Amino acid sequence: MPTIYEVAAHAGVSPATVSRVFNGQNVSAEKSKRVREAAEVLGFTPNRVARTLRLQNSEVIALVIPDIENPFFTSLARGVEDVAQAAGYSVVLCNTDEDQAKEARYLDIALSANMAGVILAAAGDHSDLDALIRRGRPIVAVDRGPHGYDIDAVMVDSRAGGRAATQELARQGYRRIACITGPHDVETATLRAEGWRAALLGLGLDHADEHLIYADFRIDGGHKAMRQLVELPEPPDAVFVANNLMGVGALQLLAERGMLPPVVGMAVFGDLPIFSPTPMAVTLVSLPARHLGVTAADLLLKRINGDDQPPRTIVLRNQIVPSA
Amino acid sequence: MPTIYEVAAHAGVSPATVSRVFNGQNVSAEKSKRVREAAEVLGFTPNRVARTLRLQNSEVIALVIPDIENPFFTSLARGVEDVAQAAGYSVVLCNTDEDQAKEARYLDIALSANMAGVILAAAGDHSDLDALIRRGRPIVAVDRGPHGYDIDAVMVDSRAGGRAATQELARQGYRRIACITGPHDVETATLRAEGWRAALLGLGLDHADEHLIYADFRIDGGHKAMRQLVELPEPPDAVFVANNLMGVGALQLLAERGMLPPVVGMAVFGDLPIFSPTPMAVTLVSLPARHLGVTAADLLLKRINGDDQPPRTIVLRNQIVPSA
DNA sequence: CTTGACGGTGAAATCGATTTCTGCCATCGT
DNA sequence: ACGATGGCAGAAATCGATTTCACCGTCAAG
Repeated sequence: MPTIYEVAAHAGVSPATVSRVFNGQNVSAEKSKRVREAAEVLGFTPNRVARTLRLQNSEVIALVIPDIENPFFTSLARGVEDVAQAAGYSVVLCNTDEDQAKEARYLDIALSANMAGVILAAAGDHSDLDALIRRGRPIVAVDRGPHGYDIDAVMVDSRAGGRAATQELARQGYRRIACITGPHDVETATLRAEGWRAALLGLGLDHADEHLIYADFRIDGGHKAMRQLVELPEPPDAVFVANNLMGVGALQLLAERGMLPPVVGMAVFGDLPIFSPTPMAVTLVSLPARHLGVTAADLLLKRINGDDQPPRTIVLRNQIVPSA
Repeated sequence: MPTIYEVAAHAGVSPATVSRVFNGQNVSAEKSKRVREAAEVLGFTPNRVARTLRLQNSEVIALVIPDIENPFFTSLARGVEDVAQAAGYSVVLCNTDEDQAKEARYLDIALSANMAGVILAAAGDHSDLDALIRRGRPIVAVDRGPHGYDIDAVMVDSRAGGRAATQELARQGYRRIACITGPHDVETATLRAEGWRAALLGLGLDHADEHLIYADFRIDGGHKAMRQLVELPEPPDAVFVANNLMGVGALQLLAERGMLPPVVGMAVFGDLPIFSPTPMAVTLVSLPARHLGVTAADLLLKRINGDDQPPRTIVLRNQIVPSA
């Protein structure tokens, strides 16, 4: 753990000169060479902590996501990472587990660790970004909206996707279409459910109150919700599921009951992390997860580099893939 | 971004006293109260960077994994995270993409950012841990061995798993059993292949050289390798696949060719991230991914807290799940 | 009554890098 | 030949927290 002072002493120059060598300032060729040699000999690596303290800024960006076990978010993370790496930034991944308290802790860390910026898929509807914003740290919301803050965002059109998926189920002939969505306080959950409701309305179809279930965006939640639905006195003949993991859960239950699609119709928002030997009769709203990450990272890096335009919201296309 | 100095001024005490209030030293009740109030009013959060610089130590641990899109590693990450969180530590997840250069960069960051410790699933067989070790930073190897360093490790028995899986295939009546494993320079890949070879030897079965394929531990690699195998003049009648993602790829290819298990026998090391309506005829070596993470984190935290015993290697059970 | 210990406090040093500020020297233009 | 300009380099300030050191007062032990 040699410091800049030891390198300086070894090279017979001042610490300032060592710093200049590594930061591309004007240094005579000869001293520069001596410094580089000394650094080589001692195995010098500049201390990032000291550097960050002085510069009030680091080359690290935080990616805050609600569920690291969801392939959607890991794909997204890959997108962020690839862009960040290429620009010389490191990514630290923070998993909030859909818990606003954990999220707040990580945001706090990002701030007090002087990270360069944050890409946030919010765990709920009242993230507190004031401190970060006051500090001038750029933030990009991804997948889920910024909820009351006027900041950059990269999303897919949840409402339109929900509507299209539901319409597709209707086109396939299903009439009693239920909906399993995520937590009340998660924007994408409510929007997708809204899209579903809007589609039903537009088609002149009705829905019973108990055909809309708020679950937790996890496999188990989808499983339980689907059980509730099939055990209703008047069960639905199809279901729109608002994310990939709950889709898996719902399919598991249907498999147990021998009611796999197309016996019960199903449309899922997101891509199923599923391998099935025969193509499944499930309609998908396919999401550009990786691209979402790439776009968010691009936006963030632009901001970090001083881009000063008014905040943008970028909406990426999602693509309906009807079941065979 | 109020500092400790501003809090001190606001409370009419010295910065030293403010620090002592927040670090549980002796401070009179009255000043303590004034400081807390001032901190509250100003919205003071101690600057982690400054703190870390001074303490030469932070409450962050690095988790370095080769593939964030592999559910095995995300489960492992969850295990690490849960333990770390509970102990007041934060986890930063670093994805090396099986690339030793990226890995080196992240290890360097962990060191120069004064992180408390590292949990490493190595990307290859020559990770350079010298600098971290010199600095006294604890490191725990997980899933893959430490390769030449005498440090703590948490693993499953790859060789035994490979042997058991292969034996199970033989028990099911397959005779020409091939093997798809990972990169040459990844320990788990070579050990699993060794287990496979040992099983064949023990059974008096032989294998052609072209029945052992080194792929890349990814879906696509498994797909290509399986294609190579089925297109051989004398294709195998079963295959042992050394990780979960390649298992998916191999299954995809077999599905395309209408040769799904049990037409071709298959055993996979790891749990398949797969949902299949009817139970698949695939033998699994089930891995305690999350538990691996929990154990590694426990070990690391013990070291961080000064545990000074000689390094341990913990081998967790893996469980053979024969196909139906 | 003296000595010592101890609780409470502030001034100042410290962690390791960057960056002003300053001064030196050489080169250039007139 | 002389002031101006600019490259080069070191001393010292700075980022914001923690901690040593020194000092004061109080209280208990001798």
